[in-house]
Amino acid sequence: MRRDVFQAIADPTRREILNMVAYQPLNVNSVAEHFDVSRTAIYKHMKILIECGMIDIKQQGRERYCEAKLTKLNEVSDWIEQYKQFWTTKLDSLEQYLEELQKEKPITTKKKKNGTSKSTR
Amino acid sequence: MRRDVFQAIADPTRREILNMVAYQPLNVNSVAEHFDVSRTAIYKHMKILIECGMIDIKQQGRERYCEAKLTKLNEVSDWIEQYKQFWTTKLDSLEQYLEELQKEKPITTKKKKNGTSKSTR
DNA sequence: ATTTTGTGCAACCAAAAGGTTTCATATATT
DNA sequence: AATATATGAAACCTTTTGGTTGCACAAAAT
Repeated sequence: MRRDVFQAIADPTRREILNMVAYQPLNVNSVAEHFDVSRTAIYKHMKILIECGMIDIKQQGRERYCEAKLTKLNEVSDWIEQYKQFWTTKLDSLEQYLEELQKEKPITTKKKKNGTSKSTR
Repeated sequence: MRRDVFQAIADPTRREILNMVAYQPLNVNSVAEHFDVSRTAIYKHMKILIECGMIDIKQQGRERYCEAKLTKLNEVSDWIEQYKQFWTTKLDSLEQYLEELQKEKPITTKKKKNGTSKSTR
C-alpha cells in the first residue's frame, strides 16, 4: 500500500486532523471527538499519518499526544514549485500550438487525393 | 466520488501525466504510450484530470490534444503555505508542551466534579 | 479492589479506485 | 470502398479505502 505525503493529504479528514494537531498537540480522543465518525476510523487516519511521518506520537500516561510534523509537505510544495512557470507564463498555449500545427499540416498530411473526401456526417 | 486537486495529484501516474502535458500538448495515445498499462487505464486517469479541470482538451481531427492547466495547483500550495511557519519555527515543541503539561497537571486535573473534563480543545 | 478511561487491533463490510477486455464510432489513409 | 487509427465507453474484476462493531489491556480514578 502506498504511503506517501501526496496520498496522505488527499483525504479531507486527514487534512483536518493535520490542521488540528498543527496548532497544538492533542491526544487521540480529543482529535476523534471533532469528527462524526468513530474513534477507530479517526485512529486509522492518524495511523496513516504516523506511518508516513506526518505526525509524531508521544506516550503520556495512558494518553498519546500527537503533533504535526509538517516538514514532509516540502515534498509536495517542491513538486508544485517546478510547474509554477507553466501557469504564470504559458497561458492558453494550446490554441497557439494547434494553430502552428495547422499550418504545418499541409506538409505532413499532404497525401490527400483531393479535397472534401466525405460529407461531414 | 471526490474530484478535487488533492485527490487528483495523489496518484503517481496522474502526476506523471500532468508532467508530460505540462511541457507540450499531447494527444491521448501519445500519453498512453509512455506507460505500461492499457490506453484505457490511462484515459481514465486523464478523464479524472479533465473533470477536475487540470487538463484541457481540444479536438483536432480525430485526435484530442491535452494541455495541463496547472493553476489549480495553487489550491494545494496555498493550503501548504499556511503551515510553513509551523515547520520552520516550532521545532520539537511536543516535548516542551508535554513538560509544561506535566507541571500544570496537578492543577488542571483537579476540577473533576464540574464536568467538562473533556480534553483540551 | 473495582470501575472508568484512553488506546490499539482484529474481523468484517460496502464503496471507490485502478485495471482489463471488448465494442462502437468518427476520422484518416490506402 | 476498404482498412487503419484515435478515441470513448461499457462490463467486469481485484485491491484499496474508509468505515463499523467488538474485544483486550494498561493506566487513572473511585
